[in-house]
Parts: sequence; C-alpha cells; structure tokens
Amino acid sequence: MSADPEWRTVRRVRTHEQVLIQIQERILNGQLRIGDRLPSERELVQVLGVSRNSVREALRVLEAMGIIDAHTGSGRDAGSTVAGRSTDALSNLLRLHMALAQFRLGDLVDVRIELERLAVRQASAEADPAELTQLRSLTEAMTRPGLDHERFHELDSEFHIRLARASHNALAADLMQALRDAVKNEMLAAFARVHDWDAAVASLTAEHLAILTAVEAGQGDEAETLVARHIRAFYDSVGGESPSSD
Amino acid sequence: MSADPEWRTVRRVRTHEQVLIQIQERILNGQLRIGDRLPSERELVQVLGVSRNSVREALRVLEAMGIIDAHTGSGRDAGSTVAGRSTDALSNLLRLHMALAQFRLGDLVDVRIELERLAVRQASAEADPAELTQLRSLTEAMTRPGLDHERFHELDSEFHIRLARASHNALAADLMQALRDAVKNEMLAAFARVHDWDAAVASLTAEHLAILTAVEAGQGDEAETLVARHIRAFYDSVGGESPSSD
DNA sequence: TGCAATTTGTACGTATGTATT
DNA sequence: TAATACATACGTACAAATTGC
Repeated sequence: MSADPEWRTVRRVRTHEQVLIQIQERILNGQLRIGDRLPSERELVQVLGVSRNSVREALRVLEAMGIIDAHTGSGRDAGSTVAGRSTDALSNLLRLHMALAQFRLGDLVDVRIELERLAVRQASAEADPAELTQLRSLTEAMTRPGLDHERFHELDSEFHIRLARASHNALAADLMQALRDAVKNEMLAAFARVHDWDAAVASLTAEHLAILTAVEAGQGDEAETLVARHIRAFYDSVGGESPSSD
Repeated sequence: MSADPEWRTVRRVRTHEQVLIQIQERILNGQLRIGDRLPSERELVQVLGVSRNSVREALRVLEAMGIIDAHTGSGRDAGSTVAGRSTDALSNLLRLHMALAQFRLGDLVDVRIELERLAVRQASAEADPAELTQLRSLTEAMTRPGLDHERFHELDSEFHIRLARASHNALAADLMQALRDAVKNEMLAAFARVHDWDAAVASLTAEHLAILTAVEAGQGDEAETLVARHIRAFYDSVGGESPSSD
C-alpha cells in the first residue's frame, strides 16, 4: 500500500489558509487579544507577501467565526479588530449541521437536558438576586394570555438561556443558546402539533415557576429533577420518536 | 436616544454575505443535502450576478465551517460538494474562543463532566460489542510502560471520545472531541505539573478500566459516578482553582 | 468641501490540478 | 502520450462606498 512512513503525502496548503493559520497562532499565543486591531488588509498584503484576495478570504472566515469585526472608514473602529462574540457563530454552525441531519433531534434534546441540569444546579448555588428577579418577571410575562407560538418560544428560550447565564458558566450558556437557536423551527413545528395550546402554556409556565422557586431556595437537586422532567415531558408529548426507550 | 422604533438602522449586507445566506437557505430548506454538488464558481457568478471574489469568499466561509469541500479538476469530486464533517470546525471555533478567555477552564470541565455522564449512561445501554472490544484494547494500550505525556494524552482522549461515540449520540461525541481538542495544551501543561507521573498513569488507567467494566455490565449509574469522580479528581489535583467550592 | 485611510466590489489574466478523449 | 475541457487557486488593477478630519 502507500503507507510508507518515509514519505508524507504533500498537503497543499492554500495561501489563504496560511494567512488564517498565522492569525490564529497569534490568537492562541495571546499576542492578539480582544479589542486589538489587526494590521489593515493592505499592510497584511505587504507583510505576508500574498495577494489581497487571500488576506480577505482569511479575514472573512475569521469574521464568520465571530473572532473579528471589520469596519470600513478611518479612525477608531476602522479595520479589523479582535471581537469575541461566539454565540451567533456557534448557533449558525450547529443549525447548519442539524439541517444536514448530522445530529438527530433526540441527541440534541439529551445534550440539552444535561446542560439544563448543570445550569440549574449551579444557578441554585450562585445566582445573584438581580438575576433571579429578572427570571421571575420573565415567568410573569409568560402568564399573559393570548401569546402566539412565536412570542411564547421567545420568552421560553429567554427563560432557559437566562437561567444558564445565572449559573455563571459562560460555555454552558452559549451552548444552550446555540442549541435553542438551532432547533427553533423544530420547536415551532412542535408547538403547532399541540392540541390544547392554552393548557400547554399553562403547564409549561407552571413548571418554569416551580423550577425557579427551587433555584431561589437553593435546592439544586430538586431544580435538576424538575427541569429534566420539564423538557422530557414536552419532548415526549409532541416531539416524535423517543430517543432511548425503544 | 437613538432607540426610535420608527427608524431601523440600515444594516448593510455585503454581497458575499448575501451569497452565503442564499446557500445556507438551501441547506436549511433541504434543497442541498450531503453529497450534492454546488454549481461551479463561475456558474454561481452568472446566476447570482456577483463577482467571482464574492462567491469565493462565501465558499471559503462554508468550507471553514466544514459544510462544503472544494476540489480542483473535473469530474466526480471537482467543484464544491456539500460535506458535513463538523468536528474540526467546532474544535477550532471553541479553541479560539478559549484562547480569547471567553470561557474559563473550570466552566469547560463542568460541561465536560455532564457530557461524560450522558455518554457513559447511554453507552451502558446501547454500546455494540465491537465498540466495547475497541475500548478494552485502548485501555490495554495505556498500560504499556514508558508512555510520554503526548502519547498518553492521545490515548486518553481517544478513550473518552470513543466512549462518547459508543453512546450513539453524535452531538455529544462531537462536542466531547471539540472540548478535548480545545484544551489539549492545558492538559499537557497539567501533565507536566504531575509529581509522580507513573503513579498518575496507573491510577488514571485503573479508573478507565473501572468505568469500562461498569459500562460493559450495563451499570449506567455506577459508570456515571466513576467517570465524574475520575475527571473531577484529576482536575482538582493539578488543575488549579476549584470552580465551585470556594 | 475636500482629502486621506480603509474596507468593499468588480474585472480580467494566468497558473495549476484533474479527468476525459 | 498528447490534447482538451473544466474547475479551482492566485494575483493585479481599478472603481465605489464609508468614515474621520
């Protein structure tokens, strides 16, 4: 076969990839930090000895990953600066791979449940009063009658994401948001399959309230149990194939 | 203030973003599926009425996200095809955001523990005999004396990732791999801080064996407990600041 | 109003890689 | 083997839009 250890197959590295690698190295080294400005496109062209196209392709990739921001014009914001908001990029990536059926919805639900458990457990231990107040007003907003699917989903997502933020685990919170974004359409479709919408809203909201009450009381174990049941129950009632019970 | 609801600030959408959006829409719609070929760059130029650079910038972004593959030449592989390997892209994204100190290491460890628990629980229920055999030979490979840090980390990672794959939850497995990749350097640094390396290897390997034995026996709860302790113990011994006990 | 710095968009030319004939 | 067709890869050059001074 061709597995001769003497010879390594030549991996052709395109020039824009080399640019990408060099910039990424500087980020991983810590030479480039949040808020820093990169050299302008034309400077990079000179320093790296490549064409502007290659530089721009690399910058576009970094931009899509949420690593840098680019602004036209001169002064202050102009040029590319190291940014660091991951969530949109993460959501987008997960959503696309969901659409390519790379991940089953059931798998995603299972992962989400574990994240939710982590979130409520930690939130029970270290949520600020201000965060709890916000959460409580969110649950109240969900009791307002006549919410349509879209609006309810928004509030529902915000409740769960804020709960995750209250755990002070940024990664868990970002993943939670990405997962929610990625399955938004599936969730709306699931809402459409609900027979008695008002009753569903009432019970979901009641469950939110119970979870929040446990968190406020610092009862992490109770909150974990409640949130796991909350998600599993809804998914089982309208979600479709059960992921592990067949 | 500038928060007048009458006026929406114009969000200028760059052309390559519009190209990106159109392609993403087709993926989200299901019009483009894994294995499908996109029109060639020059065809897209004609159909979309934009320049070739804009098309290529969009394709580069999709490529970096692991959504498409690009190959030169004619026939079969040529042009851009919808691919769908997410893992590298996910790892890369998480690693960069780790470097930007967007996520604390302790947060990442907490998330990882939850994923590991999910993995071993599900693996206990539905791992194939073939997967279990592979895992067992992996644990044996780790008992070979004289492994250096790099090699041990490789085997360690592979054990945990294969365990996650054995759970048949693709998302959990991919996330696990991404998290492992993202903290590889931190792990190697932690290894360097270990006083008695041989003893550490011995106990880590023994723990792997115990976890695997529980999984083989279908004892999900036991496996969960063991894996959580396995990770927490190592992290507490060399990892640094304890994430939740202060 | 104008000027400078910067990104953004387009057009075109050439080189390179791959499969078919 | 050579020729051909097709596709990406890379570069240069120029015009437009945006922002600050």
